[in-house]
Amino acid sequence: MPAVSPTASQTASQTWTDERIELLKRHFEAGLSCREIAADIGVSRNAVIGKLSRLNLTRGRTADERKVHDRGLTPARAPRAVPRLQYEMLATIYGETDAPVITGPIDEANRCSLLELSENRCRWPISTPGEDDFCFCGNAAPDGQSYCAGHSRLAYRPNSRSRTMRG
DNA sequence: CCCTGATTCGC
DNA sequence: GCGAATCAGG
Repeated sequence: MPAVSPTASQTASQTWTDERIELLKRHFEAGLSCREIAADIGVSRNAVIGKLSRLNLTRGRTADERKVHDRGLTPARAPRAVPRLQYEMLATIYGETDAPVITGPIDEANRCSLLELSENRCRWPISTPGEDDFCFCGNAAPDGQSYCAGHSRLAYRPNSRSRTMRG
């Protein structure tokens, strides 16, 4: 059909669209960390924080009294590999060399209510408990896992710090 | 040591 | 305006 996007002002190149921002605010208000939000949406952590600051949604410490005025630091800075995104994590754990891209960000089309949850459904909470929009991820979760591949990485510590595994 | 939050600068 | 880089704190 030739009839496509009547309001096609911008293509899919738009990073922060209304849906994206809504998700951002939703997760932010839900109490999720910037890293969680970033991985869920599919952007970097800084991008989320930057957008939040732009929207003035920074919680807690806002433009209080920062002393980071001087930015003339030393050039001896090793190029640390920025935070690993969901895609990288999944690719790493699954070792998928043929398919570097899993399925993009976490699917929200499978979200379901608590009653719809099954043994093999992701139980990642969406929105805030009590809200009429409250639901769960509902994606396919591996055996014994309470979350899908993407959320599982978020639910559990991204790093094996094994703090409790001592002794 | 690592991670998270917020600010500032460059594009 | 968005994103990376940087700094500060826990």
